Amino acid sequence: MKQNAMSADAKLQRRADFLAAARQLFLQHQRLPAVADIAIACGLAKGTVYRYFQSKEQLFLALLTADLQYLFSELEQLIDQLPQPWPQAAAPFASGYLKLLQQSDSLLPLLSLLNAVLEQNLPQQQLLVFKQQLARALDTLGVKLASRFAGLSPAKASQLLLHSYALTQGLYQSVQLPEPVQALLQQQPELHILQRDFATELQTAISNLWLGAMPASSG
Amino acid sequence: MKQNAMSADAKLQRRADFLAAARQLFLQHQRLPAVADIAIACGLAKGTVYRYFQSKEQLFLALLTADLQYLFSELEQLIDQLPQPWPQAAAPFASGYLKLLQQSDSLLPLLSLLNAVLEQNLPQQQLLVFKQQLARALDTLGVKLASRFAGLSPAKASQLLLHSYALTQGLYQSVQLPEPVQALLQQQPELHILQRDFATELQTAISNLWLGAMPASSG
Amino acid sequence: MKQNAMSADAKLQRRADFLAAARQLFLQHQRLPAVADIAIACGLAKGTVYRYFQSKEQLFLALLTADLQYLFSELEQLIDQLPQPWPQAAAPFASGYLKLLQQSDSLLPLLSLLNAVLEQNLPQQQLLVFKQQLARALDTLGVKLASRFAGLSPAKASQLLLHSYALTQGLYQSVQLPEPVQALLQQQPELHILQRDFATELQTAISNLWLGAMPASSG
Amino acid sequence: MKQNAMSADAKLQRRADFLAAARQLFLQHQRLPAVADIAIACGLAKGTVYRYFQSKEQLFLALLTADLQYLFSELEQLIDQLPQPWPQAAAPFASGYLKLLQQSDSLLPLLSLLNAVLEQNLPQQQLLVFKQQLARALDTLGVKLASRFAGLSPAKASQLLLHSYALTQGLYQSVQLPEPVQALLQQQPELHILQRDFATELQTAISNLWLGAMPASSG
DNA sequence: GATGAATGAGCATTCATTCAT
DNA sequence: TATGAATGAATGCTCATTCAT
Repeated sequence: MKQNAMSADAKLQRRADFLAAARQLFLQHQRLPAVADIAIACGLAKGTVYRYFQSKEQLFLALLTADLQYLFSELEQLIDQLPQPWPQAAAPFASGYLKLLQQSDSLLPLLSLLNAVLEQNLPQQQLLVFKQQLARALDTLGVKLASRFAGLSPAKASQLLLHSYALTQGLYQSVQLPEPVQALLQQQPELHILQRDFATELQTAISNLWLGAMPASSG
Repeated sequence: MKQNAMSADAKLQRRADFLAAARQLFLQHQRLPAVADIAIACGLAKGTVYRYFQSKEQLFLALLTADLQYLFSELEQLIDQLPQPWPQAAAPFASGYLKLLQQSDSLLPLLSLLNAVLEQNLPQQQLLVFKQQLARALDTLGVKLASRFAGLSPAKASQLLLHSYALTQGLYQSVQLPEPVQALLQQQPELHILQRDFATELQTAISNLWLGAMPASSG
Repeated sequence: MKQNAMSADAKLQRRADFLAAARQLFLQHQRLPAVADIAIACGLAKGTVYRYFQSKEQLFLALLTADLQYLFSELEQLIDQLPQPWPQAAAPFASGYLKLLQQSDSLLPLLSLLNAVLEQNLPQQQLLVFKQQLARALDTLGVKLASRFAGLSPAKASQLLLHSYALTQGLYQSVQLPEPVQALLQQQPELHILQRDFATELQTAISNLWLGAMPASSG
Repeated sequence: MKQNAMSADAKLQRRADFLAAARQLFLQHQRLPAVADIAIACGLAKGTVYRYFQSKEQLFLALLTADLQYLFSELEQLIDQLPQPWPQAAAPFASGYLKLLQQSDSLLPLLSLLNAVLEQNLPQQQLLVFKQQLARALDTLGVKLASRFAGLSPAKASQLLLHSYALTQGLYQSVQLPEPVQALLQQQPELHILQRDFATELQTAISNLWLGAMPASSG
């Protein structure tokens, strides 16, 4: 099917279609799908994907970026609604943050692949842009967070957010097990030691991190 | 070179040689080296590697395990020497922990590959064993840590150690940039925002996490 | 060389090219050639072979299938021309059949590999399809054969054809010697005992089988 | 375990042990077992196998030879007991022959591998010896057979036996399906066309072959 | 006689990407 | 714009066999 001049909207729509198909396939197969399969899922041909994305990794980086942008925009609102003073804010942030994370089922799995897989195959330039966006978003959020809590400098605040982000990523990778392994666990009670729940752990860890970041008397 | 029955020691030595070569090549090329290259680096043939390791991934899991075992054994001593009360312990732990991490240059890079690469190609059973060892080590350390600080239960302590471990992993992946990208950064001052130093961040983050894990008045 | 949409004909032609190259290399080297060599022989790249065949074994199964299909289609005509009554048919069938067999130099060698090599590496489903095609072809021929000879039921006829097919296969494997071994034989007269000629033996054996399958008075 | 001078008997026993283990493993796994596994099954080391057999193929050729020798020795007796005249002999031979074949479960599977696998890896000389033994055995049996039936020359008789042997081999390969495929068949009634029974077919085919080999009035 | 450490040839297969049409 | 035919790099692993001890 050949077409002439698509509208900008139509292009964006197609791009979005590819992203949606890619996400779905990624979640289904628990691994990066083949480009051909993404195209097929959209009823288009392999080559067409490359008219919208420079590479497969780029496509998934775009997916991750979208997930993160949504997360950060929601975080703005969450931060606006945090109770004060500071010690009262930690637990609500932790649980609100967890809820936001859970709104995308691809965010954390993709993040796990970022270093090991995506970074290996991405041009430096694009990686840099991604990292920069991330850093800026954290800075922006940091400013907002600092503005709500006296005694918290913007620098400290964005640092805290960076640490929270890192903790999230690391905890997911440490605690989350491949599905088939999880199934195994349920049949082997002696392995209860491995039964850590990401949601529980994350809330506790984030809470503690926040509490520790500023003396109880501040804020 | 054909040889007759090797002593157990000689076998362990050969195994260690392969591991050392594998580590070196991994660090050099920033990716998992080919099995043939590991063998060549030891002056042996490809097939010989498979007399000591069931698969390439298994070899690297062994490398990671060794790194972690060393880390955990050293952590025991670090914990034994932590000053009291609790709030005084956080910063020393953070800096001591960082020093231990820095004793292996392969630990953190390998850990980054664990989820994305190694887990994908490892039999479930072996992955499970690894995870179990890790969980047990954290539990053991937790018991020791709890025994030094009144008010800290063993369960809380090992949870804190798990979170510290996760934070380490996540921070490394968030902050560490590929070497060539780091070089780029130095020439572009406007990207200072990306200039986070893993060592600095880790100490701050771990300190905060620990401080937040137990009220200042406890311990 | 990149090309755009090929016509169905062009695709079939390319597929046929691969098959022809595969056959030639197989006969030359008396063993299954490497896929790369098949591709090279066609001036194309390895990966291209996999656009036309799911696997190497599948390719050779296709080759064998083609040989058999040709054989069976020719057999239809041979059967149509068999003299009557039955006892007069055996020898003409045997010699006609032999001539048909000799029209493909790859049929019998490939058949020798079917059980030992191809079946081991073929998905059950595909093996089943092949066996089914074979059984159907024998049944169809059986019906035709029975229709020409009163006293021969279709079931008996297709059974006889199956036995003839089996005899062919077994005789080829029993009598045919690897070329270098044949050369040896010619220099060692004392080994005359091994000098059986496939063509001669097959005709005799098939004739006898057919004669024995129906009493002389019938047909 | 190192030993000095074994008795000739002990050597033969060990050789027989290897053969027995090889047969068992071959039947278990439906493929040629690894030499190491054969050795382990005998409680010995890999290298030891090579003190008794020049190669793996040689070992299995020995196994096949033993099976065939037993078969041929029993066939002598069967032939001695065949009823006369000739037409009365065919069916009893067929059924007696089938029973003999069924006394070894490795004979026919090994025979299937002979051309495709064993011959490829056997020195010409050894292959020649095997073939010669086979031919001699058939000749010897032919003489015996001819002596019982007037009108049957020794040459004709051994030819008939060769054809019977070939028919056996070919029929086994044509009709026998891999076990998992057989299981499939039982669930798919529409594939009844593939449900040929080797025993039944063989008796019919051999009978017919014999009947056709000599006019009813002879013998 | 027995061992077992070392060897190393050999190869199918995937799939991201290109580019002529 | 879309296509889809062609590409080809990249590599883990097995296992029969040897031979120094």
